[in-house]
Amino acid sequence: MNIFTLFETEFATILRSLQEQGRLPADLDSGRVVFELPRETSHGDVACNAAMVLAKQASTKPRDLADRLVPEFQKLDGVTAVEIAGPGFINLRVEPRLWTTEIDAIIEAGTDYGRNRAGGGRPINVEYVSANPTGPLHAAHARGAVLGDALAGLLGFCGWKVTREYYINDAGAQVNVLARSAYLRYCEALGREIGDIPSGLYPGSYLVDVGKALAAEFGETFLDSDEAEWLAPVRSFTIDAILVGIREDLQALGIRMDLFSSERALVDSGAVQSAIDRLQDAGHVYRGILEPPKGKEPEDWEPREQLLFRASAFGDDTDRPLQKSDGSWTYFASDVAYHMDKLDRTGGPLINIFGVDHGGYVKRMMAAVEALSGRKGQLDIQLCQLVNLMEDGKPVKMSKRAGTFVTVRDVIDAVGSDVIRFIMLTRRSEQTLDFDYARVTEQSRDNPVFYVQYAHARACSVLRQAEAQAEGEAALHQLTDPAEMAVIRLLAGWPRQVVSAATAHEPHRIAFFLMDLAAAFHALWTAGRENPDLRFIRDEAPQLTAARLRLVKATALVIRSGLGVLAIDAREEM
RNA sequence: GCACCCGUAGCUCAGCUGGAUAGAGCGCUGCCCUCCGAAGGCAGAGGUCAGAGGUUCGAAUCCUCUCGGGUGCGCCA
Repeated sequence: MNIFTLFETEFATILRSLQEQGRLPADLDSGRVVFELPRETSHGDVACNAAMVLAKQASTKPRDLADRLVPEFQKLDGVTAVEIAGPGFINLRVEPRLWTTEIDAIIEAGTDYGRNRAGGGRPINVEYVSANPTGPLHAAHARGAVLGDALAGLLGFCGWKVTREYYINDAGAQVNVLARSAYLRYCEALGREIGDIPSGLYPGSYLVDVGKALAAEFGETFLDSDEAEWLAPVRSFTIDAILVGIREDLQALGIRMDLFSSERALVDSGAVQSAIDRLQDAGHVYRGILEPPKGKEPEDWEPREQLLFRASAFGDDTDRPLQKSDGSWTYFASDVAYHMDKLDRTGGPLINIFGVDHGGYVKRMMAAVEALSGRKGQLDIQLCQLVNLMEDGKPVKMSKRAGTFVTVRDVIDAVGSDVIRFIMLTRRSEQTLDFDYARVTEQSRDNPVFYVQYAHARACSVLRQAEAQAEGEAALHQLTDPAEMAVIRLLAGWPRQVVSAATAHEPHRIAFFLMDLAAAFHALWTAGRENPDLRFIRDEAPQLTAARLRLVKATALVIRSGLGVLAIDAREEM
């Protein structure tokens, strides 16, 4: 049992007994009571806020309540001192063994240390990437891809049954543009002179190969034929070809989706109509005329009656059209249908990873999901900010129009997927991130991926060196140096970090935890350099050596576990 | 005009869902290799948490307003 959860359960018992004795009210809500590491180590091993949180409910003062709790804590096994500090913190000091037994727990659990059942096996759906199938993934997609995948991994580690899903927008006007662009390349492949690619079509050279493949597949069948004849088959062929490339890119990033959902299949199945029906039955749909947007009224604005979703009843700024004026569905309508589909088959919460450019879309999707599910909080949308690609401090030039954008593949080839995965998580998602090729491959403290992997490699190196000594009887209680305790405390905090990162849907916390742990381990390592007493291997003290090697092993395991959650390789040598 | 995001050390950023004297890295100053990996580490200087109100035992964190920066804004996807 983890030291924090240990005290949480002990506290529940204490609370109950005080209530039975009538010394505390029976209806206390102790949900906000936490046991945590004090920031200052001089404040002890574990700090508890119970007295402050419960004081008002017990209609007393924090310090008075603390006085009542202290004797109970003093009775607990392993507690050596209890003091009240500041506004009413209860600070506990414990026997070192409460910490050091954690090392055994880690070694026993291996890389499963920190794995938990918080999700209780319930289903959860994470939709990410979902890039339009009109070209290869470009660098900007990498962040959402990594964020979504790391979050999915984290939730899986916490006992959720995760579905990783990619939504293919293969039904809109843009895939027709794609088909026309590919058709041009098809003609080119059959020897036609096509000249410059007309503006409005996709110029990217990746379509040249698709054109050749089309020529191989269809021969001259569609040459000089009407668009009506070739559009659908060329479109579907081209989308498939591009998706093959996207899957390969994702795989190279270490990402494997459980499900690719097709918008077109959804629309063809009549799902849009049934989604609208459901909203209609619930009274959230009406025919009406929208106000023109304020401030920047389009030249050709005409008020038109449309089928509208009452999004404003669910927190959106305005109601949203479901049908275009020609009667066809809007993109939003099919997205409503898609989310209904996800809700129905997942039955659990949904998470979407969007790029900032879809920021304006968040409120209406939240509104739609609330209306469809009849409850709040079923959808969380994580917006991730832009990535600025840099080369030694200078922005990398990109031109989408000229087709010279940087692809995910380019970046993988340049720095490798582990680096991409880690660096993308070194900012919380709301922060823009500079991704500098030069810096992220540097082998120094500047480069967090290296720094963490180096800590792991270093630990492995020590263990290789001293395999035999590690197996002896270990005197874990002799691990008392502050540098050792710092590492142990961090290790013991890992399970808790996992849970809080998962509930907040913030995988970047895992990356920051790993950087902290690596720093503490590097510091410990170097401490042994300056003070020989602290070296891991001391031939004259085999039990201490074995204990230290177990600490080193536990550190390596937790780093490996953390990197594993992020699907990053823990290298044993650099 | 409206909405969303951001504003924390000279620079780049954390801050565990409201806790104690706000923390890292880079840069700066001064140190540590006879050594299990110096590809590291230690110490020091550096803060009006953009500003002003509010909520309470307690605010960088929650609410309101103001000021800056970014992004988006009828049926496109």
